[in-house]
Amino acid sequence: MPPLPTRCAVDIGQLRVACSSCSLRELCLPAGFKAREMERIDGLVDQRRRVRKGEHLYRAGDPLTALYAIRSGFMKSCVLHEDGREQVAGFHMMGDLLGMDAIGGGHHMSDTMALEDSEVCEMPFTILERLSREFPPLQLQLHRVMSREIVRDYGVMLLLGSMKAEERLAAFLLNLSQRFAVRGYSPTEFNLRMTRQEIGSYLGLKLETVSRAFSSFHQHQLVEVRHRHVRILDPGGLKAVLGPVR
Amino acid sequence: MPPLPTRCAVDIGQLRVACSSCSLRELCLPAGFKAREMERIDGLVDQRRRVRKGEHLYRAGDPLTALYAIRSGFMKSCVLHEDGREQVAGFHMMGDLLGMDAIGGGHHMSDTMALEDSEVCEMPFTILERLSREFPPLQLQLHRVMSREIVRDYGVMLLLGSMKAEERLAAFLLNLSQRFAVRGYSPTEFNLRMTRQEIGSYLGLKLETVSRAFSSFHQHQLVEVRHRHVRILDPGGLKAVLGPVR
DNA sequence: CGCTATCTTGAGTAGCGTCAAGTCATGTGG
DNA sequence: CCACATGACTTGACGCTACTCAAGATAGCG
Repeated sequence: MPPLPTRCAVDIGQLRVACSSCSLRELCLPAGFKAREMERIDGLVDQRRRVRKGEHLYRAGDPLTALYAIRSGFMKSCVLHEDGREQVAGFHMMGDLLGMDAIGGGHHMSDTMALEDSEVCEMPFTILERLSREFPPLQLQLHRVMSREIVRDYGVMLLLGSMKAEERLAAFLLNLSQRFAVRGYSPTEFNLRMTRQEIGSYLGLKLETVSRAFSSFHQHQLVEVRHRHVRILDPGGLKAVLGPVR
Repeated sequence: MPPLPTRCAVDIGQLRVACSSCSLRELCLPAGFKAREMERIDGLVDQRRRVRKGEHLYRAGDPLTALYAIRSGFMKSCVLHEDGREQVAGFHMMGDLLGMDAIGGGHHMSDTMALEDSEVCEMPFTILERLSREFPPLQLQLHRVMSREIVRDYGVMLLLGSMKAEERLAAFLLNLSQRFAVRGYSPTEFNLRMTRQEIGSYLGLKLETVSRAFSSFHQHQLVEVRHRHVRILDPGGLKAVLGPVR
């Protein structure tokens, strides 16, 4: 996805980028920091890293070195079963924090791959730990982000465990829509960065079922879909698919 | 479940209990603490709290006050959909840490209920935050526990998204078995604390399907099931249900 | 000892998966 | 710039898994 316009001029060529002047600051670090604290936090982002479409940010088994904040682009995380079965565990866009699955055992437990050319801020975990001890607001923020990831996972479990195919896809579209809206993009019109196969994997469905659900929404005038371009025509109707009004 | 024998004598009548002399220490606080540090950590557990079977430890919407470590007993967590749909998000036993879903928004996002009379250690979150700043090993431990919860959730997503009914039940039984083993109980013979309905809710299945899967395992001599008593006869066979040998 | 919640089992069905054929985009090389 | 190849997507027909509905058995609790 195209980067949001930056508020302050940022030297794009430089690897080190100041968090204090980052347009994503409010997504990454919404807690209240004083100016002096912000200066220290600027030192947290070691470097930026480009990940081209199809490349991995990290793979399951890689040792934990850093957490990553997405600056631009779009990614997916996959968990793998021993027998080769793979499932998409999440889709990530700018402002999302990645890599927290590795803190527990020191190694990543999932693969994360760019679905389009992306850029991430690399935050060495040891520095993050130290800074979060020195700045309680940063500590709180880290805890919040991890906690929200847990809550997000609960939502996915609910989706996978108790929804029918069309309900799952409606929930997925509404979630995407809401996340785009928060980031200043249109909540009703966007391009999907993932294949039907990947959507299906995330939703616990086969790609044909995803395709049929899209067609059904199209027929009922809820969305306009042409391949990866989606326009939500009737957000209320989509919500009604989720929870039939009662 | 019956509490493990305590290594050091503990005044059961007292509300305050020293972590340093707790038999669950290795589950709760496996990081290396010095004796002087342990003393401070003892002050972390504000009080113990009894939760009788059927009572809630907390409900969705309750403000975050503390995290909880299970000392004895057995619990379930449920997430609720707006429309009333409910799903079991996890089963918890002694040594498990609960309540991390509330850190993100300051309020619990799930219900947690005792499935048998239980006892938990209450750790006020503000104290936990402060101590974890002072003791890096405690900070690391908190991060680890949260990260493991995220990884656990990934496992559940994989289960719900890509396994058939019998595979799900086999994975469930093997997971229970392993957790009992870690705690010093028999990995092959135990009593289920939850109903078929609750197992089904956790696994994304109806209770009848769970019952049929149990019967099928029984027929194939994999387990012996009589209501809530389970004996695993052929652990290898159960694993084979999961991932047909290849 | 009887009531109620829980569990098992059966029969029929709906929803999703599987397999297959065909259309449509994207991108690559001539 | 076009032709072709490849991957992505749609749609149909059919089958199987798990759900629904129902009846009966069993255990736990007062």
